Parts: sequence; C-alpha cells; structure tokens
Amino acid sequence: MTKRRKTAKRLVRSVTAELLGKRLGLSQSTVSRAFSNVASIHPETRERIIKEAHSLGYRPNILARSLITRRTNIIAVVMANLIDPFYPLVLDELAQRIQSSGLQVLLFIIPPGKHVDDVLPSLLQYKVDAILITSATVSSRMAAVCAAQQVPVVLFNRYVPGLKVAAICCDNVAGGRAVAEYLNDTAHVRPAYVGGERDATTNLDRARGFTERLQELGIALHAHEVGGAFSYAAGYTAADRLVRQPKRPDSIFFASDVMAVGGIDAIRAANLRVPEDISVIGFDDVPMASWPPYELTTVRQPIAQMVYETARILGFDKPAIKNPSRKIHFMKGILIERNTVTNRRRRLSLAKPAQA
Amino acid sequence: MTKRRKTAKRLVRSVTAELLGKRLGLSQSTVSRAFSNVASIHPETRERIIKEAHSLGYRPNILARSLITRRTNIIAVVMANLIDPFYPLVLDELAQRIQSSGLQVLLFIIPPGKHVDDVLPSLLQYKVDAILITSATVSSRMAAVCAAQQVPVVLFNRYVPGLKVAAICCDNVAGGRAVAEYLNDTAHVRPAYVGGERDATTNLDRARGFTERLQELGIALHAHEVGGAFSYAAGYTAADRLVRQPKRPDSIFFASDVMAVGGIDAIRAANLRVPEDISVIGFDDVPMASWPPYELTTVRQPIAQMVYETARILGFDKPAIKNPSRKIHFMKGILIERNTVTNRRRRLSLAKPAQA
DNA sequence: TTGAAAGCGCTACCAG
DNA sequence: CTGGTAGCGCTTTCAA
Repeated sequence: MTKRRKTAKRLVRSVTAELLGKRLGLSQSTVSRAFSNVASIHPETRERIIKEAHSLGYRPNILARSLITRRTNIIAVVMANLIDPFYPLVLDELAQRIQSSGLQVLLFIIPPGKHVDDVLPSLLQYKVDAILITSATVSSRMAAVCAAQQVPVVLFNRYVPGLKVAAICCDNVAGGRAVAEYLNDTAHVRPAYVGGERDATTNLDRARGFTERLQELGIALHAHEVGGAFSYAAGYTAADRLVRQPKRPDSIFFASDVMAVGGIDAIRAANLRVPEDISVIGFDDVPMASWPPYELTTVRQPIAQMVYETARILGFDKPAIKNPSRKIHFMKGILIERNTVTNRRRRLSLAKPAQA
Repeated sequence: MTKRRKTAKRLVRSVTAELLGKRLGLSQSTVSRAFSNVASIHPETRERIIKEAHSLGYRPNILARSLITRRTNIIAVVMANLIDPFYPLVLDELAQRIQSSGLQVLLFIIPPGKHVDDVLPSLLQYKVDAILITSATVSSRMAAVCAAQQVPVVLFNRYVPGLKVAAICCDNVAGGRAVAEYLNDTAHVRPAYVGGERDATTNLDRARGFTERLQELGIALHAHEVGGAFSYAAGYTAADRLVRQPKRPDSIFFASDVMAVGGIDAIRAANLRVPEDISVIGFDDVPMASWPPYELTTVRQPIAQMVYETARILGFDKPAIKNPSRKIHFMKGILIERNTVTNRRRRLSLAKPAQA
C-alpha cells in the first residue's frame, strides 16, 4: 500500500467501494452487494449505501467488475461509412436499442482504404460482449479469430456467402424483384440497373433479384451500369452515361437512394424529365428521398425490424449475451410509391399521387 | 483457485499473459513487459513473446490494464441527434481522429426527450479518459460532477455561457454577421431569420450576429421566426408562414442547412422562386446543400479544424489526456456562395455563378 | 534483464 | 444479512 502511494497520489483516485464502506462502517463487500440485484442485503443498509454513494458520486467501476463477470456491457459497432445518410439512420436506431438494454456502444469507423481486419485486433482488446459489423466486409480469417475468442459476431446489412457468421439483412433479392415487378406493372420495357459498391452483397442481391424477375417477365435488361460506390457522385455519373446513349432506358433502378438522387439530378441536367422521360427507383428510403424535388419511389429497408432482430438473436435483454446461431436472417423491405415512376400504359399517364 | 474453477470453467477463458508465459517458460511479468514500450526487456525475448502471442491470438486485456494505469483509452462522445446530416459529418471526423491516436469512441446517443444528465452517470462508470458532448446541453450540476471526478469535458459545437467548461465552437456570431453583410452587399432590404432549437447557443449566436450586424448596417429585421428545431420540417413550416404574410421577406437566413432546404421547398411550393423572389442562406454546408435542386449558399462550419483543436486541447497524441483549460475556442466558418442569393442591386440581376 | 509479489476495484464465495 | 478473503488480468515496484 505505502509502496504504491507515491504513484497513486499523482493519479486520479476516484471513490471506491472500500472508501464508501469505511465511511459507513461497512465492509467493501456489503457496498458491492448494494449494487447487485441478486445478492441479499438488508433494504435499509442498501438505502444508506445508495444514499452515501449518491452524495459522493460513487458508481461501481464497470471495468473492474467486468474482470470478474466477464461481461463488459459493451457492444462494438463497426462501420465504414457515415456519409451515406442510410448509416446514421442505422446507427441511431442501433445505439438507442443497445443503450436501452443497459449496454453501451463502442464505435469503430473504418477509415477509407482500411479493412475491418485492421481494426478488429484492437477491438478484441476491449473484450466486448459482441461485435456488430455494418457496411463493411469481414474476412473468413477474422471471423475465425472472433469465433476462437468466443465473441459473438453479427453482420448487419451484409452477409458473407459461405461464411458461417450470423447476419441480419434486408431481403435485397426480394426487393430487387419487387422493383422489377413494379416496373413491369407500369409498362416499362427498357429498364436499367445502376450498381453501387461492386462486391457488396447489397449490390449483388438487388441486381440479381431485379434481373432475375425481369427475365421471368420476359423483359430484357436494357443496361447494367457499374457505379462503384453507393454515392451521389456515382449515381450521377452513371445516369449521365446512360442518358447520353443513343437509346435511353425508360427506367432506372439505382442500388441506393443517394445514388438515385444523384441520378435524377443528372437526368434533369440533360434536360429530361423524371418520371415522364425516365422513371427512377431507389433503395433504402432515407429522409431525402421524400424531399419535394425528388419524391423518390423506393424500397424502404426495415431498419427498426432489423435492429429488433439483432437484439433478439443476441439476447440483449437476457442476462447473458448469446452467441447467435450462424444463419442469415432476411427481412422484407416495402416499396414506397412516390412520384418518380409513371405508368407508361397510356401515353398520357397521370403521375401517381404522393404517398407518405 | 480451485474454488473458482467451477464457475470459471463455464465462463469464457481467453488467453492470458500467465498462460502465454507458461508456454514459453517465462514469467507473467515478462510477458507484460513485451507489450510495454518503457519496460526493459531483451529484444529476443520480446520477439519470442510477440510471436507466440500472435499465434495464440493473445492481446493484453485493456480493461485490466486500465485498472492500474487509470487510462482506458476510451473517449466518450455524446450526441443527441444523428438525423441532422451535420452530425454524422462531425462524428465521422471525430471518430477517425480519435482512433488514429489509438483511442476508441464510446458513443452515447441521447434518446429524444432525455437529457445529457440522464446518461452521464452511466457514462462515468466506464472511467473514460474524456467526454465530448455534441448537440446537447450540459447542466452545471453535471459539469461539476465531471470536474469532481477529474474527467476532462469538452463541449463540441456548443457552449454553456457562464459555465466553466472547455468548448470548441464555430464562431456563430461572426457567421451570422457575415450573412448580414452578404445580404446587404446584395442589396436585400427585408431579411428574415428562421431559428432552430430555441435555446441552443448555435441558434442564439447566429441570430445575434445576424441581427446585430443588420442593425449596424441600418437594415431592419423583417421577421424572426421560431423554428423550434434544426429540422427540415421546422424550416418548411416557418418558411411557409413567412411566405403567406402580406409583405414577404426578400431573403431568409435559416439556422441550419436542412432547415434552409425545407424552406426552399416551402417557398417553391408557394409558387415563388429562389433566389429571384426570396434569397436563402443556410448554415453548416452539409452535402445536400450542393445538390442541384438547392445549390444553397451557406456558411461552412470548419469541422476538420474544430476536431483538430479538440484533439489538441485534450492532447490526444500526448501520453496522457489533458484536462483542457476551461475556455471557449471559436473558429471561423466561411461563406460558400452558391445560387440561392441574388444581387438585387439591378432589377434584372443575373444569378451568381456556382462555386465549389 | 528477469521473477516474485503487491494491488488496481470489483464480485463471489465461505463462514458466521 | 454481513465480513473476510480469494482472485479477475494486468502493471509496477523490489530483489536478484
């Protein structure tokens, strides 16, 4: 004790259970029990302790506790991208859900050009109770490392085909199919697809559902542009290319809303009208999609549901975080009709009335 | 030891320094030293340890370490709002800066209707190295609690007048003044202000700078609308009210970009043109501000600079996080000219060419 | 340079 | 119901 004093003095000394107990003539163990809801303690004693704790600003050191309980109450959330307005929506919902279960979010933003694998090791040092990976792809090696360390991992809005990791995902194939269906119902015959990040499952699946269903309906995909990123700029330039072609598409399905918004701006810059000349459909339903200049028809991702499911499979409200079964959970999105798709059945179609 | 075995067996046992040492015929202390850059250790020994650590997936438990060093390497970031696109911009920049110094972000989203004071206690349990509070107001009581616990606190994009807490802030007064100046230069005579969250210093200061400078220039403030929130909807409805007045303003300064965007949509919905009928200026410079339907003239907040300053006063790159001097640091924003303000000097003015 | 030992603040067991 | 005590995994003395 005296040996350490020298160093300890210079360091921050917060109120400890021992100190608090001493002031009350109680043992440190008893103080600890006052903050547990399983240990037995006299209600009056607890009250005295809680009261004194309040006035001294004492709260049990969670980190010390976690050393014993092996529970940090920390959930790591890994994200690559906060610029796309879809992800703040996700993070907001996710963080609130996590916090409402008494857990906390340790946030990892993956810098551009870096990979999840680069941050995962430093993440593992924190002994988090679970890892949620969004908008980023995890390697099989890292999945193995997490499994070895017994850390539950859930991929959110992503999955890795063939990798045994739990995933919560919007049913992007079904979403793509619904778009194809809708474009068929509204008598479009030259639909194009503009993709985002090339290898993202979100991109791949939306494209697949879309083209598959088109094929079933006997409609030829007029063009498949590669955006390369889920960004406004990617949507803009891809649409611009499409519009300059001798034979234009009569409709474009963009891999995300922000891309679609960029696309609409490009179409208009080319002096064409949406939806009269070209119909546009997006994916996500971010707030901007409903802004008057766009009024974008889109597939809404069921974020609340996806977050709910994440909480369920990890057992946020259970006493212990679970290691989720390693399967992919798909949740259906819904098509939100606004004003960027017109019915081409009659030449002089009226624009659909706005919804939502 | 044997007593605990029973429980311990059921719990996750990760690789520890002791285990690693045993495998190498070294003591636990030596293993610990291999991961310190101050302790003296034979380079060869260190190499052997690091190598074995790698193959076993061992990394020192930061939480156990923090018990002794009193450094968690965790910075708490408190935010009320992720929906306003300005804050994801801030969080992205902040998180990357924090991570690049080897620190981590513990994120706290304040649920609607709740107050910072409600989450701060649970935050303090984590013994974070510093607390960054954005888009939320801290009470003097809580500031005192943090001070007592010796936790450095920095307010980001907010300050509390009269409260001795360090703050990093865009110079909103100067920003408001610049807008007044610009509107005067372009010969506007009936400027209006649309405020956001009523008591936010960001709102108050922008309003004050704006009206003060107008007064100095001998221009009467035509109207001061209370939005109540920095939201699209608030901007829309406030502008709608303004536009329905018998005598319309010739220009509106909105407390934020998203409000301004809402305002533009409202103005156009009333069959008026921006900027021909009404000029519009925003604040923040979010990505949407430059989208073609808006091309919003606005005051850009120097986020990168603000983050840099935050890192500096807290000493992120220093061995120890500092308790920053409790003063307010103001950083200048810059006016970005786009196309929502016209020069009314000549009746038939040409719209200014786009910049940026 | 290394090992032994103390102890960070806490929980969980054992007696009483 | 309470106090004593043994560690959780680590850093940091002190001695060798």
